Amino acid sequence: MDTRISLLESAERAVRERGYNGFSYADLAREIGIRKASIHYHFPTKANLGSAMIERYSARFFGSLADIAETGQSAADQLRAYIQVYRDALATGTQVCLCVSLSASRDSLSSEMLDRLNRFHEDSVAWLTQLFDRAAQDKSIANLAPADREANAALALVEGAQLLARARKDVAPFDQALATLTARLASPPLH
Amino acid sequence: MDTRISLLESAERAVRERGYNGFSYADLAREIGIRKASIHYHFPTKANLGSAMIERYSARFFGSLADIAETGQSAADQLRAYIQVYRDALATGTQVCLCVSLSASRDSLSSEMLDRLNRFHEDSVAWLTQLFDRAAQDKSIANLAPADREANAALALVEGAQLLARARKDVAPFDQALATLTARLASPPLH
DNA sequence: GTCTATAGACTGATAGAC
DNA sequence: GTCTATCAGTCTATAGAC
Repeated sequence: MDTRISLLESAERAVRERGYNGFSYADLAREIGIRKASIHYHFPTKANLGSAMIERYSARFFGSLADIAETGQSAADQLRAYIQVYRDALATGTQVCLCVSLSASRDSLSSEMLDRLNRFHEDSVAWLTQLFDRAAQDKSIANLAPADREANAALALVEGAQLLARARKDVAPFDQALATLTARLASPPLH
Repeated sequence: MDTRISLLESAERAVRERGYNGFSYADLAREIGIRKASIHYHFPTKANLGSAMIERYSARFFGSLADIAETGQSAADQLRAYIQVYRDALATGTQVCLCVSLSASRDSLSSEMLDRLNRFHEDSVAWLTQLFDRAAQDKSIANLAPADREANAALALVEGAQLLARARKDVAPFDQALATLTARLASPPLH
């Protein structure tokens, strides 16, 4: 297989489970079956690896959001899909969104990683603001505040809910924390 | 001064700024001006220090909440005070609530620290549930969902908002994320 | 691309003098 | 209670053979 990809996958899981300071080149080497010195061929420094990791994660994440937007569903259905992305990312309560994890260990990040992290949050708020603008038109979400406020609140809510679920190692706290928001969404799809 | 207290204060700030894996005995020793070996006299292991740190933090935190409850203010005013506790904890965007930080590095904690962390979240939800029960009676908060849902959502919101503020090193994202909740609170006090 | 070997710094922790 | 000295282990990173 592609060693570079394996390294990125392994590192991402580690960060999402244990934080940026919670994994080492030795861990990665053990997991994918090469020597730790070999990792430096692919990523000279840990900061290089970290940057590539956020870049890859962001591309995947915002690709999913683009797919959701392209469906042309109601704002309520799109928000449901957005919440599901965060719920899926929890796995069984063992992992959080990469950027939730990195936010907590901010002071250990390189400036390039920080830039990418900030862009992730900016792009998230922008995507959500568009969603809530749409909601103001299609009326599929109840009790609407201004779109930018709703966007910031929704982002904080899903990230905070992931944190609670992570602490318990269980998805239930995530669902409980999101219940007030999902209750405002019109006409849920059949399951 | 009391070395033990100095150590706890120094360690707490470090964890809230850089995460549990982001500080060492060497850091503490440098900061309070003793040798790192001396720290082991007060706290034999890092897990001992960690446990004492959460215990001390929780006592202080829930002491503040008890003070808020005793004022007999409306639910809205009490929630405003609760939010202010989290906002103050941010300092200038450099620190998060100890338990926000610890949740992110869950896998590095001793079982005793995990127990204390879980109790912190349980007690928080319990306190907030009582607050929203009161709100159902005094009608000081608009658009009320069931109290336990509101409690879980409010906790996730303040913790997630801290995370966003921490990433930016700025309190503004915190205020933005909380705006939808504070907008539901009746009759704000004069400033 | 991957390896062995190694550097230099740091980790939490211990023994024993004062 | 705090110190010096030291331990065994870890960390990221580099040099150079294959």
